[in-house]
Amino acid sequence: MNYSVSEENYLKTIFHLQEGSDTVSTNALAEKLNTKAASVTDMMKKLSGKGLLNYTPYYGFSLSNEGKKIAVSVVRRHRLWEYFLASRLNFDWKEVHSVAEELEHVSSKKLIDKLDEYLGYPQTDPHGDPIPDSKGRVSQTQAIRLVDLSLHQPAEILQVINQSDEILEHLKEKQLHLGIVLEIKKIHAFDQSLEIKRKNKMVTITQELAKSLLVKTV
Amino acid sequence: MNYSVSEENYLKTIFHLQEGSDTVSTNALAEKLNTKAASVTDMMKKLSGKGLLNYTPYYGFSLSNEGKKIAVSVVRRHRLWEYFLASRLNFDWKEVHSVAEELEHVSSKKLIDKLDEYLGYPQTDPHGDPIPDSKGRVSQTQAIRLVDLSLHQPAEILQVINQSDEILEHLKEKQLHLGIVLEIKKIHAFDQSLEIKRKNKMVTITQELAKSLLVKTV
DNA sequence: AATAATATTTAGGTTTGCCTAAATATTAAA
DNA sequence: TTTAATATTTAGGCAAACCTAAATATTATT
Repeated sequence: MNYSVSEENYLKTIFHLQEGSDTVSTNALAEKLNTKAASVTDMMKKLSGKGLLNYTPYYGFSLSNEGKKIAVSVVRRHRLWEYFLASRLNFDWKEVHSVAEELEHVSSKKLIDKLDEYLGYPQTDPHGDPIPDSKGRVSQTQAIRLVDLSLHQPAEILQVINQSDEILEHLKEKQLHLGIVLEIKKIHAFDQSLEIKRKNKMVTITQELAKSLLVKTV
Repeated sequence: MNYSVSEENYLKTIFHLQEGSDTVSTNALAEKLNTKAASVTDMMKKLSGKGLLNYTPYYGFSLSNEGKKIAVSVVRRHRLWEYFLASRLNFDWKEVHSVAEELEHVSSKKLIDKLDEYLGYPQTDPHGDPIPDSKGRVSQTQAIRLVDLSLHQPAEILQVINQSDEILEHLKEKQLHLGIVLEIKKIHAFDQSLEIKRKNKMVTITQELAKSLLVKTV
């Protein structure tokens, strides 16, 4: 019923890697967790022994229903703490993640549910990622990638994916935060970079960045 | 610069046991930590190797200055989280401790200082224990034990020592919480039990309980 | 002061989670 | 399809933090 910090981190990471690509490879997981492939294999045996994983040697793995439940609860804790840090303690966008990485392993369910209530049941964390509710339900955003947005269609930034310190710093510099409304004015044929208009100011962003921003038309 | 959960718990517990009795014994520590004497010896070697303890085999140990600094910072985190849980999340008196035991090991200094600010720099936790400030200074209460209070002298409950689920539950039943003003009306010669008046209601408490309550005359 | 009782430490073992190096599977290239 | 490259697993070890049982110190008792 209670899992170690390591186990929780493995489950959470598999959960994130699983989105899209259905099955997760040993090396991909090792890289995300800053560990070695052999260590991953060890843990995979342990977790599948506990029934948290579907695992066949040499063919990636995926979470079982039980495993997914645990992963979602870790994600819930992480995002609620991020929300708390940003909204109550005035933490900067890019600082919340690392502190929440620690807080997420405090396992009291009561703590998290009361925190949720205290915060007013927020829907998304400071990066726009949805916060699972206490039953483990995750609301799916109907957002599209900025790169897929039509020309001249105004849209609001909802979420940042592939978050890293670098991308968050970059967005801060370009003054692109959640809630900002923008539209694509031009896509340069040469390198696919995009000319974006926001509040009558033009900004240029790379194709890569446009793939990491999720927007909703307004 | 960074210490494990175990190390922090050892340092914190030595700090608590040290108050009063200057030096701490292996067995006393083992009992408090729910572990075995041999495990304590192992850890003592490790901590004194790191310069956090004064330790001579077979003669107890005490914290070095550096060790005390770490212990105090753990105590600070613990009590701030307790305050947060009680004041913001409406946790019950006796529930805060165990959750704070986990939260106290989240090590970000920035987190704790911002939490302190957010809470308005509280002076004491929900049990009346003083919260060390960010420089590690601990304000000493000028409280006395209820058992040492003079007859008919009104006093306010400031602090509960030797906290345990049992004592907190007991206090709740007797409706004795922090801030309550009371006075001793009689001490029974037979068993030293005390007749206490609070808000014109009489309560009987044992000598033992009266040793665990700190009060300040009003 | 000698012996018994108690406290502490040492010796040797376990589990968790990690590692490197070697072996084996799978996939890609010639 | 045979070989080369890559991915994964196995084997054997290590450190942290715990354990039991045995050895050694200290303290208390007669």
